Amino acid sequence: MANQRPSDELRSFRDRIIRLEAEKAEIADSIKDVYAEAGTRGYAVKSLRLVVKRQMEDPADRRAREATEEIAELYMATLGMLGGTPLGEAARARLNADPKAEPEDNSEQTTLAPETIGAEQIAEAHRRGVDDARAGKRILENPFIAGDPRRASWDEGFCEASGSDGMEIPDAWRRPGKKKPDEDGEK
Amino acid sequence: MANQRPSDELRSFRDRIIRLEAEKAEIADSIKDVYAEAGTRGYAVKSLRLVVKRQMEDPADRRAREATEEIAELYMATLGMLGGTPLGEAARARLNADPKAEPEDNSEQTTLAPETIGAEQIAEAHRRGVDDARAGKRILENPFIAGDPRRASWDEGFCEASGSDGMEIPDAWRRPGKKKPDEDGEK
Amino acid sequence: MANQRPSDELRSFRDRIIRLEAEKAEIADSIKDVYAEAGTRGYAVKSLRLVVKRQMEDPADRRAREATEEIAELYMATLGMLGGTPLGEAARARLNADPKAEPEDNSEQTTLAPETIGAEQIAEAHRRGVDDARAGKRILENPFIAGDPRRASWDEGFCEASGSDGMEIPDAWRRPGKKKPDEDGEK
Amino acid sequence: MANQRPSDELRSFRDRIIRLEAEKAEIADSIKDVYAEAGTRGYAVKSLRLVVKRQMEDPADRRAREATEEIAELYMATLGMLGGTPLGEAARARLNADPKAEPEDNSEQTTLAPETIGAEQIAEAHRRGVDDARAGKRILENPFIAGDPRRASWDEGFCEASGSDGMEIPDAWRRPGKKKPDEDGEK
DNA sequence: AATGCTCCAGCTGAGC
DNA sequence: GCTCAGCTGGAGCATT
Repeated sequence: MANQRPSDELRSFRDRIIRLEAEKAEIADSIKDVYAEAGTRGYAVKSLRLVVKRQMEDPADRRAREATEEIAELYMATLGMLGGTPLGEAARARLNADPKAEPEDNSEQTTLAPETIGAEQIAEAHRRGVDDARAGKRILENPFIAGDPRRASWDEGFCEASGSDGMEIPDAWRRPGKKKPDEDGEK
Repeated sequence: MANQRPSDELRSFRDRIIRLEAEKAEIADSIKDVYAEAGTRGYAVKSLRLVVKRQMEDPADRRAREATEEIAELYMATLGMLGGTPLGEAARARLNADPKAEPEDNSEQTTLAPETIGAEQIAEAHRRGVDDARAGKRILENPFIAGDPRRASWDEGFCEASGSDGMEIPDAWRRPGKKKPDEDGEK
Repeated sequence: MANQRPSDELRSFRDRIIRLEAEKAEIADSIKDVYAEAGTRGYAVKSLRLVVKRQMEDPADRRAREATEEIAELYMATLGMLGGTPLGEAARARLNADPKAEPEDNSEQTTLAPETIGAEQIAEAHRRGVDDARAGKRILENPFIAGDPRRASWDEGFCEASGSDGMEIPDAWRRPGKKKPDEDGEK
Repeated sequence: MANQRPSDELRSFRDRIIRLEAEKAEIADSIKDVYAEAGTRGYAVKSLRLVVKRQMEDPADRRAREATEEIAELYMATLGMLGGTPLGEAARARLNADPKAEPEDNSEQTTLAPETIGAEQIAEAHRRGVDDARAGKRILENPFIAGDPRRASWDEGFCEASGSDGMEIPDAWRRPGKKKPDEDGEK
């Protein structure tokens, strides 16, 4: 490994790399085989890929990704793009983080027989979200339970109103601070 | 455009492409500028990118993506990877789609003062999810409301039990059928 | 490996893949290390990457790549983009393949003292290339030797004339036929 | 453009970007169409892509790419990977740049009837390249003309010998110095 | 500011 | 013929 003639050293570099590349390609093939086998057994391969990706991401990456997605949810809520999916709990927490935290009280959640919920009820929930936001309520006080289609609509109304209040961007909308790169651990 | 000498035709192809590439690069620059401006104004650029991507995807793509994500959620629930996030409503609906649909009844949802929920309560919710699944209950009957940390734990228990029941892969786990290619309309 | 509960099978797939991905990442790191070491020793890393790529490509890929590059050379010659680099031998051979092959005779190659070659000589070589092409000479009969700047210029002239002759695309310009997929050898 | 409500500003950013993305996609389609048309007319699309890429690269990129390729050629020559393609003129010049430049003299180039060149002649040329390098000749003094298969073999021999001479990496093998960033001038 | 890595999207080639 | 997965190239992002 020490001093040697350049041509030999160069050849050595080339051959070491090619050897390693061959090993890498073999493993990549194995991975492909496993996915193919899972597909044959009836599993949803794309979903499995997603599961693998989630399991492999380290905590810092996970937090960063989640923050990005939560903020995107807030943006989409504000723009009326929720499409029936209410805000996730994490996004709620983010939006709620701004003011001084108060104990939450969802006690007065409204329930309605599912069959009576139509477009009008959805629109009404939206208006109520706007009003509640203006009245100083908090996002956690959404009166509609999970599974109720009005829940997302109220969220949209609430977020629209929140984004229209002042001239300033809400803190919850801002780019999250940088994560520490830190941890290293080579063998 | 008609018959011409090959060398002229070739030059024409080259120059048309280069012209178009220049226009494309200019627009790509503009896009980058807009993102940069949004960043300067305090918006979370990555989240904004996500919003744009969602808004641009056509309905078929959206459905395919959502199906992939829902199934991945089921997989993760089964494997205990939920990490505190309960199943989304769409994933619940998917898992529930298998058996004959029955009217849901969440009436007996349990509420507990937040401060009394510790690790033991979480574990208990998990066990209860397992039991409820074995007892033939349905995923929609999760007794814990949105925002309750036990909700995700019950989901995990339920899904674990569901995936352990038989020798066969649940239908909800299978690769979703092909989407219609449909709409086309170029000049 | 045989029948097992779906949740266990799913977990097994996930874990096998993650294991393999970890091995792959380790090897990828090793490769990166080798390149870094070569860089430290003074080698040109990008060039080394190119060498590795060439060494790893299988014969069919190599032939396909070379064909693509040769045709691109002919196109560039025709469009006056050679930039001082004369056609490679392989590109010459391709262009020459069309007519009935005749024994070549480069005997009358012209040599000129380097210092007397200026812009005018280059332009003259170009004109001579055009004339020679029209006179039915062949690309192999380029009168200027390797290293002579007029060699590329004559090539350009020749190719321009060749591409202007008729209404039809020369055979040498056409997409090469498909390669056989052939050889396979899995474990 | 000035102060406005955050929700409107956000919507504006989103919509501006989507508008621009749509334009970009349209142009990308046009480009694809042009390539497809060229393919239909009989041109080699991949080669055409290469021509476009070359035409679009700015001078600094071009120089960097050529330097990388030239050094890779030297490496490949040293490792016996030339595969019948002799060194290009630029690579020769690079290898020759080290010592004090002397006027070149190719006067004694050897010509041999093509039919008499077999494996033995090739091997002999290789040996001769080794000897010539050791004798202090220069790469420009390759006695075989372009088109002669022995030319590449002599180059390989010469480079092998050059890389085996000492303990030090030849200057021509080293990473080229940084390019000037230079030219900028966007509106 | 420049470089290198990582990710993603778009293109290419195979397969039903 | 169309879809689909693999892959290459480019773009963003973090780093020095």
